[in-house]
Parts: sequence; C-alpha cells; structure tokens
Amino acid sequence: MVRATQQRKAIHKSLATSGRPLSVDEILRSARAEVPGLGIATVYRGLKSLQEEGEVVQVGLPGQPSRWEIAPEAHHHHFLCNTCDRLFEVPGCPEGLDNLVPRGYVLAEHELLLRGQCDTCARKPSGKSGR
Amino acid sequence: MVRATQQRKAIHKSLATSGRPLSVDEILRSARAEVPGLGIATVYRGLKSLQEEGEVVQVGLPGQPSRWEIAPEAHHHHFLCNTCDRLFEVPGCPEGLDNLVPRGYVLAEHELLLRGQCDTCARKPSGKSGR
DNA sequence: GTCGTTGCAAAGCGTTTGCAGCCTA
DNA sequence: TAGGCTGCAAACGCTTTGCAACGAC
Repeated sequence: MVRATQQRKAIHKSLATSGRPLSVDEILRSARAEVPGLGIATVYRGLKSLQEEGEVVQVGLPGQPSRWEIAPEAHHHHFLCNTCDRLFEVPGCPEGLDNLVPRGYVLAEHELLLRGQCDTCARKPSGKSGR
Repeated sequence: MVRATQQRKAIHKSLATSGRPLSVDEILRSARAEVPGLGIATVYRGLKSLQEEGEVVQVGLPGQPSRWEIAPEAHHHHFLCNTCDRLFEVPGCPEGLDNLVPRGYVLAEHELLLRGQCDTCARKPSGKSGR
C-alpha cells in the first residue's frame, strides 16, 4: 500500500500549486520548503509512484531534462519559452495530423512542442525574465 | 580548416546511405565497417563539426538519445515506431498551429513527433521487426 | 511491529573533455 | 612539418539503485 508521507505530499503540492510543469530540480527546491532534508532520489521515486497512481505525468522534452505536471484533464500540448526556459500548457491540437502519416503506417500518439517567447519575456525584449 | 578524414567521411556516409535518422550508436556500428578502430568520442565530435558545417542536423527526441540526419531540404517532421524504435522522416506539416499560441506569446519554431507503428511493423502484428 | 519509504552514496547511461600520439593538407 | 584529429580514459549531468535507518499505518 502506498503511504501518504510528508515527502510525497510536498512533491504533489509543488506541482499542484505551480501552474505549469516543473523540472525535478524545481520540484526539489519547492518541496524542500516543506521537507527541508528532502533528497533528490526521493523526488524521483515519488514522481514515479505518483505517475503509477495516475496523479502526475512526465513531460519529455528533446535535449533537456523532463518536466512533470499534474495529470491533465484534457489533451493538450506545450509551449517552451526560449528565453526563460519555462514550459506552459497549451490547450487544443493542430489539424491534419492524419494526412501526414505515410501509407501503411499506424498513428497511435503525437507530441507537439511549440517554442518561442512567453508573454512575460515577449514584453521584455532584452535580458532574461525571472523564473 | 576542417579536414576530410576517414572517420568524418565514414560518419557522413553512414547517414547519407541510411535513409532515416540514426542514433550515435547506430552510426558508430555502421561507420566501423569502414574505420574499424573508430571511437565513440570521435563520432560525437564528428557529428558536432558536421552540424556546424551545415551537413547534418540533430533530431532530439523526448526521453531518449538524439538521432542524426543529413541536413534536410524541406521542413518536415518525424514518425517514431513504437515497435522497432526506428525514426522516419515525414514530409509536411499540420495546420492551425498559430491558433494554439496563447495571446501575447510569440511562436518561433515547433517540433512534432508522430508515434505508432511503421509499415513494416504494422504488417507483423507480433514480435519486433528487424532493425 | 511491519514493511514501505527515506537519505546517502555509489552506480548507470549518454555525452563531453583532457591528453599524447597520429595523419591530413 | 604544423596543427587539426584521433582513441582512450576520466569527467560530466541526469537518473536509478543498494542499503541501513526511519516512520506511517
């Protein structure tokens, strides 16, 4: 049986209150506010078990560490800010995906990542926005 | 000045003749047919310099090592087979991407990955297809 | 009290880098 | 011949795992 430990609660709460997907490092920093001695291995294990329970999902990014988010209600994609490196949820889905699939291939899932500048960074042309 | 060594030629040739993006490991195995003692560090360095010359591009995948392909002529995306783990080029692009971008955000690029079964694997319902 | 969970440290994996010798131009 | 390139091994960053102590039920 899965136990509701301080550590697991802190990890879940970090994601629930962030408003966007977080990296393991961000989760560690955030959760340490509630559980000071929290270790990074515990965060990895906690995320894995929360994922198995269907509470959170892993968001894989090409070329950089995964982010994690609370299990979403609806299908969506993500927008990665090239300036502040924060990831945001984007509702909706493009059209015409089926037309891209070559003959004989069977499409099961798709992943779309938009890149550019978030609203905060777009307003400050120079320099990095605060995380 | 960049030198046309046996190793670089072998790396480039591996990609040029493969017909699909390859992983570093696949390139190493393929290129060793021409340069037996080839080291993996040389493959990484060769790919990096070929990339700087505009000869090849890196294809980042979420949660697994990058693949590499000959610099493409046209914009395209990729299809990853969940069965044989091979990556294929897919011409074209979905529509309605602009509609997904939240207000205030500035879209610069996008990455789309289709997943499912390639034609070879779709024909063999069970077991793994040959690589 | 049991046994799932934790923190630490070590190991694992893909990738990068330092170095002395090699080989292309 | 000069200096970019190579192979080896060590180092790196992120992630996983082994282990003894801990703490939720």
